[in-house]
Amino acid sequence: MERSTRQSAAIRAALAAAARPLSPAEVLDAARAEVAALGMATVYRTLKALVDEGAIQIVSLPGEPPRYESSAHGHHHHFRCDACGKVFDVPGCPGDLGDLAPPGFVVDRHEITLYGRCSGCVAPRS
Amino acid sequence: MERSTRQSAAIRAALAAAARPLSPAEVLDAARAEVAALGMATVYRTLKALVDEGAIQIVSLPGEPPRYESSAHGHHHHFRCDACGKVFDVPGCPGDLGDLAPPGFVVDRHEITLYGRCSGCVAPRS
DNA sequence: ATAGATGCAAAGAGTTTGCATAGGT
DNA sequence: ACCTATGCAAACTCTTTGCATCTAT
Repeated sequence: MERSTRQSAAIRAALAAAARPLSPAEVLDAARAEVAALGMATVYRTLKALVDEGAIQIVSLPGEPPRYESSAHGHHHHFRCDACGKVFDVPGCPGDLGDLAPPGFVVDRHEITLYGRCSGCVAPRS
Repeated sequence: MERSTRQSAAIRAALAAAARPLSPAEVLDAARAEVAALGMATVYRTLKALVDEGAIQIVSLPGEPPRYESSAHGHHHHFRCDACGKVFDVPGCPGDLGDLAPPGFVVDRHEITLYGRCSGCVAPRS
């Protein structure tokens, strides 16, 4: 059975509140605001449980630690700034991409990551 | 200076020959066909050097080890089979996705990963 | 009261680094 | 001959697991 503990509530809250995917370390930091004695192991265990039940998703980018985000944020994609390294949520979606796949392949879902420079880094940091 | 050694040649060859991204362990295996005494450290060092010089790219998918592939394969995307876990190259590309990003963001490049079932796993493995 | 969740610390897996040696130039 | 890349093994980092304790039910 699932038990509702302050720890897992804090972790869920941290992810739900974030507007961008969080790394395990960031989740730990954020959740410690509510539960000071929170341990890393609990973060990992809870994240794994949340992934299994589909409440959150893993976002993984080359050369970076995995990040987690709430599935409740809906279908969206990500943008990584090559200058500052931050990862942002991108609202749009080009739609069904099933026809890209080779014949015989069935596409259930897709992930798009854009790379470039975010508004902050594009601007002539005046 | 760059020195041409059998080891790095074997690693480059393994990546160039592969029709799909390889994990470090797979690269090691493949390259050992040519250089039996090849060490893991050399694989990592060479992969890093190749990434730095832009010859290969990292492909990273959630919950899986990083994979590397030759940049020479041209622009394409990836398909991961949820059934067998293999990652395939996908030739097509929907084109420029710059308009997906929020205003002020500059998109240089994009990555698309499709998820579903590959032809082998879709077919009633008759 | 019971059983699952937690926290600490140790164990694992994957990756990186130090240093003596082999091998390319 | 010189000097870089290699190979081995130790060091690191990130993640998972064991176990006694705590706590929600």
